[in-house]
Amino acid sequence: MSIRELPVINCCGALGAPTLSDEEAAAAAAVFRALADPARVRIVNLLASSEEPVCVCEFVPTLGLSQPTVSHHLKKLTDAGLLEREQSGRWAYYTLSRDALEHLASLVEFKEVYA
Amino acid sequence: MSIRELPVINCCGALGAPTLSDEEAAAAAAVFRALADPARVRIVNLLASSEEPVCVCEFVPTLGLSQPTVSHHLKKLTDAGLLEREQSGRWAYYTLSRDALEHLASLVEFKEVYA
DNA sequence: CTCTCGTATCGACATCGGTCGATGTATAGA
DNA sequence: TCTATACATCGACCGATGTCGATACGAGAG
Repeated sequence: MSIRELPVINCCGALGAPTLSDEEAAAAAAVFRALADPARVRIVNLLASSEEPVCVCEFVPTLGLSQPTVSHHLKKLTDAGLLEREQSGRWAYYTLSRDALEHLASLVEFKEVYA
Repeated sequence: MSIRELPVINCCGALGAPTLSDEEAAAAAAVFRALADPARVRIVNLLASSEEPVCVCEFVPTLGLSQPTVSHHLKKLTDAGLLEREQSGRWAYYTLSRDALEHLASLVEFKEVYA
């Protein structure tokens, strides 16, 4: 199950949040796991701060990690559906997946109903 | 740094999101890591679905995990500041930390500014 | 006080995950 | 075609983590 298939819970007061199935819980955990590393949080933050796609060669010096390690993190985020990859010549550019982020926000937001 | 100390980014259009410091990125990653397991996602979901504190003895059969494993997950969530523990006699009850969840939601929501 | 019950902690095990150097791959340029 | 460059993948190392059985702890009951 991809992050985009996770149910958006439109909270309706009395109805409340239905109990997540095992699959839904696993899918949600996978998304959180993708963000469970400081380097990946910084990557997402950098992409959110940039209007344009960001090159891998820009992440390497900024994050202070080796190029293979940066590729590793970018792959994790991409596999989780949070990033999109675009190749241009010798360079690879990454952007945030708007859909995935909106879904993530809606996932967390449902808990607010009980606030 | 605790989740409650993470900056809430009130998005102001042109200002945009400032780049997170290393500490802030690590703190955010710690929160996501706490939710990076299906069992813990289910715990949070069950607590969100319950109006009242939930006993450990109720999680054990529901999650289908051993009692030590359930305690382990509850401790992770509590250490991350997402849960609050309350002892009543021989039983331990857990509730969601409203503050932590609101902060988590605001953390994720800031990315929406660029939507 | 003793015994029982609910939880937390401990110890051990297997697996996962971050990291880097080395290597593979593909593209651009000469 | 040959070389250089940008990136991905591989292999290895090691610390972190999920899991459970055994055990320790603490509170209530008798």
